[in-house]
Amino acid sequence: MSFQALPGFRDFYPEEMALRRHVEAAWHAAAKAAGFEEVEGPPLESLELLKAKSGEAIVEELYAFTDKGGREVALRAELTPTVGRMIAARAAALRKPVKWYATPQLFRYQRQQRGRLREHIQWNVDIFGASEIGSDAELLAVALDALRRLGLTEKEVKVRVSHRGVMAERVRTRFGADAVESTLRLIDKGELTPAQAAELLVAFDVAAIPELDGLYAACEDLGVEGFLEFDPRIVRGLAYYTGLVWEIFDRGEKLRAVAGGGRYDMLIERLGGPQMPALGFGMGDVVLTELLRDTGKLPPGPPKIDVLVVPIGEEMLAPARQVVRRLRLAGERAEAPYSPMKVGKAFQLAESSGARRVVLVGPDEWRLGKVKVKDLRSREESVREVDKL
RNA sequence: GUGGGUGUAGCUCAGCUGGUUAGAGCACCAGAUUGUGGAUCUGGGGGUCGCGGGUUCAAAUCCCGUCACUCACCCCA
Repeated sequence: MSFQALPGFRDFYPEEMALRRHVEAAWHAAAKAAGFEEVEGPPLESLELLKAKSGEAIVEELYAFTDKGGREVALRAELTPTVGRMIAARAAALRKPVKWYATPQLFRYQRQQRGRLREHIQWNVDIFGASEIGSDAELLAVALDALRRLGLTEKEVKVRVSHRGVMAERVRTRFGADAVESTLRLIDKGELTPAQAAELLVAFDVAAIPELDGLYAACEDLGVEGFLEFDPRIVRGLAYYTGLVWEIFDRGEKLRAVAGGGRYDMLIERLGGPQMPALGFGMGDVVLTELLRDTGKLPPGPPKIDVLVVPIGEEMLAPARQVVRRLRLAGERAEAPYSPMKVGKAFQLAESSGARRVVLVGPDEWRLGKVKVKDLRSREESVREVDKL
């Protein structure tokens, strides 16, 4: 009998885990640099809450079940309902604007395909209680800052931006209120007929939408206007977006969207809170990691240790442990093999561990309270007092 | 849930139209006069050929089923 991870779920071996931490580090750094605070919620939520935000149809795509207490529950497929619930509960007490971020693991019961598994880690960033255009620009700038920290520039990625509210209004005046949802969906999927597209998109540009104009200006202040690309096809699939919407893509458009976000001013009210403007985005680790791979931006594997301590002979195992202890107390990453190791082998191990120094603990030096230290780069070797490592 | 493609060693793959004990590279382990460098050389471990059934004297190879992976649809994070 052999076992493997469930379909669409991942094992993180050291290499993958290091990459994941690399990405997460950029997320945390970008969020904190812009004054966002980290939050987290439960991975399991009531089915009602998830339905309240996304509608009945979402149930088919959730890991949903009845718990032993008879509650209808589901693994979260997005963080927004949870954050909305948290905001709604303390809306009055929170100083606005509220700037929160989180890096939850999300689940969705869907057949997997490239860039889309049944589980992923998503960077979720939200601003509540701000309706000024500066908040839209800052949100976008934070997303791009994380990508910049990962080595992605205007050469690799772009932001396609539009305004769902304006598009909806335009559809309504041309085709009637009943056609809004279905038409926006067609726009999102790029399935409009040429005639429809011409009807909707003619003479439709940045200048026609004041918010877009303002967004461009504010993004210029923040140094990210070069990423922007107006694209009226971007309306986001989710019906709750009300204002500016955007998606980040790789320049070649080989992959799915790296991130997507926008303004959803009605959300908090829908979740039982007060009327409060809101905007946010999500950035998943799966597509982002693929993009880093495709563009050669994967970081080199981080060194495992700083110092390898080599016991020469069985009787040096204990002294080596003591040396390791000293080094660790001094803040160095150090380890020693559990059994004596040939020196040649030890140097090979040191190289592959990324160690910068090797400390040889041999009987001759140890008797004098000393050890031999070799710097792997300079190849310089010296005998030192154990106290002065 | 629907359709296409693919499953051979930890990884990347070879294995012609069926034919003896299934191979390579990388990785891993061990040696190359027992205290010094990612090289080289030698040797080694590791595979029920995804799984189950069928056809055949004979199946990694052909057929069916199943599972997994993958691409697309659906839908979206």
